[in-house]
Amino acid sequence: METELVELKNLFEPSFLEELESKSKVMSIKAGDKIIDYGKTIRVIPIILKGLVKVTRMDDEGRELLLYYLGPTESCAMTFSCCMMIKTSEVRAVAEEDTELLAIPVMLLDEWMVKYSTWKSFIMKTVMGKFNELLKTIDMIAFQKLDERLVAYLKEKSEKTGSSLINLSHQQIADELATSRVVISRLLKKLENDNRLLLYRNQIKLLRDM
DNA sequence: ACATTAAGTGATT
DNA sequence: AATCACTTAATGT
Repeated sequence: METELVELKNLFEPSFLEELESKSKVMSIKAGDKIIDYGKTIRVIPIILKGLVKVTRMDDEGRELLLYYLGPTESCAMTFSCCMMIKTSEVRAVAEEDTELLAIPVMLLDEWMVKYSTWKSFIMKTVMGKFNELLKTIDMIAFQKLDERLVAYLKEKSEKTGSSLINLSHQQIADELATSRVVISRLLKKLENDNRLLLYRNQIKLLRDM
C-alpha cells in the first residue's frame, strides 16, 4: 500500500495520511469491471491510485455518453454530491485498465472536511476541475460540430493512455460520442485524407500534433 | 473455404 | 448528421 500512496503524499499532511491509510482500504479492479452503476447507493468515495476509469451517463435513448476519465490521484466529483444527499448514482463507472483505488467510507467525508484543510481543498479542487471539464464537454455538444468533438476525444484518449495508437473500433467510438458508426467512419476517413491519422482495423494511429 | 465482424460509400431524409 | 442498403476488406474457424 505504501508504494501506491506515494503520489498522495504530496497532497496531504502526514497526520492526515495516517488516518487516511488506517480508515480506508485499497481495492483492485480488473479492466472492464464496473465500479458503480446507475441507481446504486454510494458507500465509498474512490480516489484512483493507478489505472484509468471511464465515467458515463445514459441519455434518454439509452445510449451511453462519455462524461470524463479519471486518472491517478483523481476522484469522482459526482460521488461527492451523490453521497452528501444520500442519493443513488446518476453515472456509471467502468475500469478501462486494471485499476487500484482507495475506498473511503462516506461517513468520514464530512468529518475530514472540517478537520483537515488539505482534504477540503482537495475536494474543492476535484469538484471544480471536473465541473469545468463537464462545462467544456457540454458546450462541445451544444456548439461544436461532431468532427471537432471526435478530434478532442481522440486527443484525450491518446493523452490518457500515453500512446498515439488507439485500439478502438469505429463502433465503439460512435457509442461513446452517442452517434452512429457510419458518421464516425466518414469523419475518420476525412481526417485520414488530411494526413492527421492512419486507419487500421480496430486501431487508429494519430499523427504528429493533430 | 466459409462465416463473421469491421469499415467504406452512395443515396435519401 | 442520421439511417438504410449494400459493398469490400480483415479476421476467425
